[in-house]
Amino acid sequence: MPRTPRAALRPRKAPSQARSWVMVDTLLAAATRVLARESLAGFNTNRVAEVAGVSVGSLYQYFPNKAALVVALIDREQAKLAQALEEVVHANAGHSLADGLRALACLAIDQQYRDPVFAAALDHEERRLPIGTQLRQHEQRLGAAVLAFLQQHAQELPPDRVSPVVARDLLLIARALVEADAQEARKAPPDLSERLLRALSGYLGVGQRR
Amino acid sequence: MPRTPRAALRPRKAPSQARSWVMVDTLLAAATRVLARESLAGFNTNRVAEVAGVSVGSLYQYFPNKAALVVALIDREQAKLAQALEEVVHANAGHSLADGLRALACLAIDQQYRDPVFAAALDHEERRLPIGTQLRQHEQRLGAAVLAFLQQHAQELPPDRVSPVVARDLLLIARALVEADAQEARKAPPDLSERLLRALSGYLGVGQRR
Amino acid sequence: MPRTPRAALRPRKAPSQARSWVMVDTLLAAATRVLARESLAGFNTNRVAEVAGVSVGSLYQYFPNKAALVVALIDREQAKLAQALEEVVHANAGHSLADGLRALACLAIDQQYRDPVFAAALDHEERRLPIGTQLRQHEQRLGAAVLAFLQQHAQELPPDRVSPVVARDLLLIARALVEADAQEARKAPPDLSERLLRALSGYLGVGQRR
Amino acid sequence: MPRTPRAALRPRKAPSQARSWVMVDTLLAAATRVLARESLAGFNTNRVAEVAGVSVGSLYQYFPNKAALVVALIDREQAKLAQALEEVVHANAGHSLADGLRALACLAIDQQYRDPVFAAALDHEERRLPIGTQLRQHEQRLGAAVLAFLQQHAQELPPDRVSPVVARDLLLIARALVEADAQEARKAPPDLSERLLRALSGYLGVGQRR
DNA sequence: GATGAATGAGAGTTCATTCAT
DNA sequence: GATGAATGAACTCTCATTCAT
Repeated sequence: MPRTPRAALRPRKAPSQARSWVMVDTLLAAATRVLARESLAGFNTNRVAEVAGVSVGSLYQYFPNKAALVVALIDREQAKLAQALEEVVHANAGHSLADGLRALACLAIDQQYRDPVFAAALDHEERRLPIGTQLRQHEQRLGAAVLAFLQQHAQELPPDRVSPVVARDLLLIARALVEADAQEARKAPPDLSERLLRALSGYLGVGQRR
Repeated sequence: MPRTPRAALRPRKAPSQARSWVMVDTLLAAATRVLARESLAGFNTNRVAEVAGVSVGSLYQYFPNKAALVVALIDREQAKLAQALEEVVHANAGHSLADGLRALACLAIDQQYRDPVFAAALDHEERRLPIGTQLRQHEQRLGAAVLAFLQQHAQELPPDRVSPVVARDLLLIARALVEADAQEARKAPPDLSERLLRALSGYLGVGQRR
Repeated sequence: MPRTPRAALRPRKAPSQARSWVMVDTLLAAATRVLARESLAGFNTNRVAEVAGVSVGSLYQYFPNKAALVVALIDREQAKLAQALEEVVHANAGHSLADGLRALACLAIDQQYRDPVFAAALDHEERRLPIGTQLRQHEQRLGAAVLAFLQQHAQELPPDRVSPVVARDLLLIARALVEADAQEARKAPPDLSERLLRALSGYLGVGQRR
Repeated sequence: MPRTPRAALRPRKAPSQARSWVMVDTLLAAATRVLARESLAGFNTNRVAEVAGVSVGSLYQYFPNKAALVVALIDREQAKLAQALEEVVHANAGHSLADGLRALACLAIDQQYRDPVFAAALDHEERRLPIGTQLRQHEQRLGAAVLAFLQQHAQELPPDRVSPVVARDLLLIARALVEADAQEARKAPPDLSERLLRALSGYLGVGQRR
């Protein structure tokens, strides 16, 4: 993937017709499968098109280059995650802080273990991409959801633990722990949830002290 | 980098002569420079050999393929880190837990910020590599150093916080937080140290509660 | 542009309805603009159709292939030029040979400098095209106009300077000199007209001898 | 051929070893043959490499891109021409102006008719290339040779006909007339030499007046 | 007739790896 | 052991052309 001008990372056109959305969907699904099966090594535009049962040309009709395809993939995945996160936060509105954290931990684990290879590959690509793209918007959204959660429990938290930076750190921690375990075994070890919870509540200063 | 048989990842030979070690060193130094200056995009065996002032053929005399070179690079870097870590742990033998954690945090930050591009690229490659290589040995060693540190302060910690898994989690958390910040700015933000400390001591259950 | 059978270079049909002529006109105008703005690099059928505000399919309704479009473009441009030339010749019917040559030189210069990129691109394509197409008809017509001019001044000219070959040579010389200058600067150098005149009258044997 | 940075047009390395020169030679010879046989349509790097009996990779070892190959081709051809021109000028040092012009005309004709397709293709490409490359140096050299010729006969010429611009115009005229004829028949028409001479001496103001 | 999504051959270029010298 | 020219599979991307709607 050669250096790509920033502007070129967004999809070529917002497909207005139904058929177009199907195409985009097909391509992203194919890209997902390729990434899941063959990791980044086998991920190339020809292969994606082939798996999608479509010609390369069609791929380039919707994505100006390979990077844009990857961005769209990440974008979509992060949108899904953000939505799930927002729902969890909303669903736990009345519950205790502990329950909320537990729900968040579950979400993080589910998300990563549903397809570890795919999730890991996306994370990698995400890091490689230039900062300042729309991808950061989704991170903002993820952060905002977590921040909303923190604010729900503001009275139970030290005041300096209710901030965007804290929200971001929680997301980073969760991702790091889950991803590392996910790379070692297909099923989450039984203590992962426990450890993740410990890390999150510890950072928030609500851990059980000795 | 096409799929490489696992066995092929180790250096072609343990060079027994002094001259050979010089060669390996030169190559790894060149690889480091290439990675630091041109990131993964410009990292290829021909370029590394060129920068090393050596022929590609020579490179392949010591590394059976590109992956092996990368592995050696990571290996070496982790060895350095492990050594630094062990020294820090040893140097802090008599000090307080808080001081020890602070020292560890500093080490993590220094390590990543000394050359962010290089560090990020290596992390990237490390994750891509097949598991089960000798790289895990160094992770073991890193883990062991942290574990030793935990054991030094066993009485101040909850008993279940003195274990290899905990050590590994601490390393993961540190790396995640520092790496994320390092990708956004060339200098560490002033609060990074604080937040990292909070995450580590929080996970250990020694954070200051409200 | 893959090898195209000679027969395929003429427009698909002589559009008999008014609407069709509008279409052809729109397409040629669009082609002209694309060629002028983006040179040969950006000249492709999809782009032309887009600029024309028409679907590619429609383009192929009127031109069997890209080459035919180019031919039509050149054809039209040469027709314009031929007409202009004929008018100049006619307008200078009573004037002196020197005045006539001056007028011809002006025409050549104007023609090329009005839109250098476009003119150069067309010349380029014209040369690439297989010989023997209807394009030669226009060259005939251009030649005929110049020949008519020569005949008007037959008595002032050496007898062997009144022939189709001479006419063609004059056109070639004019084009070569003007095109070369046009490629170097956006505005004609002040001496171009002078030099061109010298070349033309020199070839005709009516130059001022030392 | 996508837009190429100016600097990238020169050969990748000045091959210092004998083997390298052989390679460059082989490649240029192959390029010449491809251009002569299949014109610009079939001229692509893979084909050139194939005809050279060499892998594409080798081609790119010596030419950073396709454009550089073309430039080298033109460069070489112009160098040959320049040398031939200089020799002709030198050889005619003592002779009359008319004889000198005749010799120059012969040279122009020979040059273009030796391989019309190839010569035409090169001329086309040359025009397309960005100005300001080393190619202009050869044009300078060609111009200088003609200028030297003019200076030899300065006393027989109007004073304003001894200048670089005049030299350039003579070259342009010669090229235009010969190229046009060369495109129409494999053998030069018997009157070409005559017409060319008339054009050149006419421009110089030494034509036989009626 | 018009549309424009889809096609896919083909072009330019890279780079891990080999092997004759 | 060292060299580095040579290799060629693989990859990204373009664009002339078709055809179902």
